[in-house]
Amino acid sequence: MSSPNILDDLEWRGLIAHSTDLDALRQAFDEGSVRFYVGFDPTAPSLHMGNLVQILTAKRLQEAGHTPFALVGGATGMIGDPRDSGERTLNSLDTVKDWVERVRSQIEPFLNFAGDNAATMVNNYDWTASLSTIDFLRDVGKHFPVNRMLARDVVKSRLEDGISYTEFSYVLLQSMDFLNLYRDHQVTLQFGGSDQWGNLTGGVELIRRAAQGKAHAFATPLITKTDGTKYGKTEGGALWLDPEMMSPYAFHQFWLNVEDEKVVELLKIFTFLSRDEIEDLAAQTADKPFLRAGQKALADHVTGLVHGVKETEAAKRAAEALFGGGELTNLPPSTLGAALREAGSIKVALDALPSVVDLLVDAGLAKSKGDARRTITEGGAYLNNARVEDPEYVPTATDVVAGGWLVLRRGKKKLAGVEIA
RNA sequence: GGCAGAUUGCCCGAGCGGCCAAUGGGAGCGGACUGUAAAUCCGUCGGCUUACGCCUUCGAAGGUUCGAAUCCUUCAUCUGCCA
Repeated sequence: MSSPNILDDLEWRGLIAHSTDLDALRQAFDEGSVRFYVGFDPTAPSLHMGNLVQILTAKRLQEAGHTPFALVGGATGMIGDPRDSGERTLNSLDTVKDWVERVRSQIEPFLNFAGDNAATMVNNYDWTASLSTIDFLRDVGKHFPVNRMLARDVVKSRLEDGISYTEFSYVLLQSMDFLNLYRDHQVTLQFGGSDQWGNLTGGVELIRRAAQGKAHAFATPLITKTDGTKYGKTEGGALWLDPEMMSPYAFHQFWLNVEDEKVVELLKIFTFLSRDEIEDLAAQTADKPFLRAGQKALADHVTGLVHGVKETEAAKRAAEALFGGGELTNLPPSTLGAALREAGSIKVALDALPSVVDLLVDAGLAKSKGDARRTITEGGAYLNNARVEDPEYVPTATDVVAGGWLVLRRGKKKLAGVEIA
């Protein structure tokens, strides 16, 4: 039985921004289970949306019968990949080790570690830490012409402001990873984000030069908003996968609020919905955009993948309760309470209720009293869906709804509950 | 090592002794319009304070002055020219 080539699916989903010889890769996929790897550097305590693209792509490949090696960069995380914004601050070994474990546990649920094409977790610290400088320079360094390294875009852009030898050398480490996995585990494919393209081809080159081998690489596109800026860089940071760093509700809300122009592209990249299903959603989005069928499917599916069905249902119910239209106060108290707990809430005693200004600050809806006061003055603060006019207003028992709640809102989307303890 | 220039708020970028919390743009935030979309328009945009006002900020530390982001000294970092 000749199943359709996974490469066609990846291409249709727009997951291949750059690649080495695609025909050769297609042929390799047809011939059997390809061993591939994708790396994650521990540069933060949690992975984020960008990393999710790689994780899901790995999952797609595994489901198509290929064999994943997920690499956590215990070594490369100590060095730091050069980026345009400037030299990185080095993290301590303890920090990197801690982050390696967190990253590892975030990746594991997505892959299958049993069966014929079981996944393997590897850490490049294992083969890098004990490597001597002499061996490194002789065995790896010799294959890297500096003139070629200097020609890379990231390096070029950094030459003006300066780049340390440490970061300049990063590509050698990542290339060496590929070579090692090629030699020890017959890994012949690496993929990564498009910002990794230079590092990916570095590995392919190294395998060719040092082992006379043939390997493949492709890069997934950078996910940006319609205006070209990065997602998640705005409202308070990246889109973290760790529920402690970003609640499932907030995560779900993010996807629900995606622009119409982006929803199909994101459905392709971040969900396992079939081509037919996505085309159907695309048609609905074009036809009746106000129903936001695409956004809803996207939010539910991605949140489900990352946080599981239970959390997704809770986030979804909260969203429906809080934004479903109609009076909040008409909601059953238990529904409202649950929704507000999802959205974020604080507890205050009835006789200790402070002014609305303080409540906004305490609930995290305003970053300072001045900010809260400004928001109220601008008409952007609401208590139980009614605009607050007086910054000094102190809520009383008559404001308490749903058996013990105050509903605070800033702007259209930011909500928080105050539970009367 | 010598000479010249730079270093401003989240980012870019004016200011060059008082009218500077500091022009302008971007981002952010709020409002209007919508669909918890985009675009557009309007407002806002260091902290504390009901307010008068107070406090912190213009690379760092000192100094001159009634008064400094603006002048002087030293230090740090970067850029260019000369060794």
